[in-house]
Amino acid sequence: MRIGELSERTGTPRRLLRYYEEQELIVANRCANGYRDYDERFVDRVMQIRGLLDAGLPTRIIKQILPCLDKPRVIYFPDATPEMIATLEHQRDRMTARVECLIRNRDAIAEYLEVVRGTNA
DNA sequence: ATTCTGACA
DNA sequence: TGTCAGTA
Repeated sequence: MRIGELSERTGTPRRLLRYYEEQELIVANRCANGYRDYDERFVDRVMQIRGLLDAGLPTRIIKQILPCLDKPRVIYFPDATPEMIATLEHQRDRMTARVECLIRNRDAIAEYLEVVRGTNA
């Protein structure tokens, strides 16, 4: 499929799909006319990337850990270098902090909603 | 019609 | 990330 279809199926702007490729998060094949050609596997691939990006991970980190998160992940882990372990631990902690921040804000909003409801209803 | 690369009031 | 340009 070409970039337009992948864009629709992943809800990702064409501009970003090209950007991800520029950051080496994905590598597309090229047709004779120069158009990018993606196979079915890229749909999940892009969703995976978006999820990580949404979790707050920078593209350069995703580039490193994406291969670790592939299918037969738990079985082989050849690139489990100490540096990789360290970055993963760092990212895990950042995510934890982010989750806590989200929880605090969610609760703050929920509380506000309680008050508003009580004021009107 | 669709995609490509490069660039930025 | 959006968007405009000039192509193929």
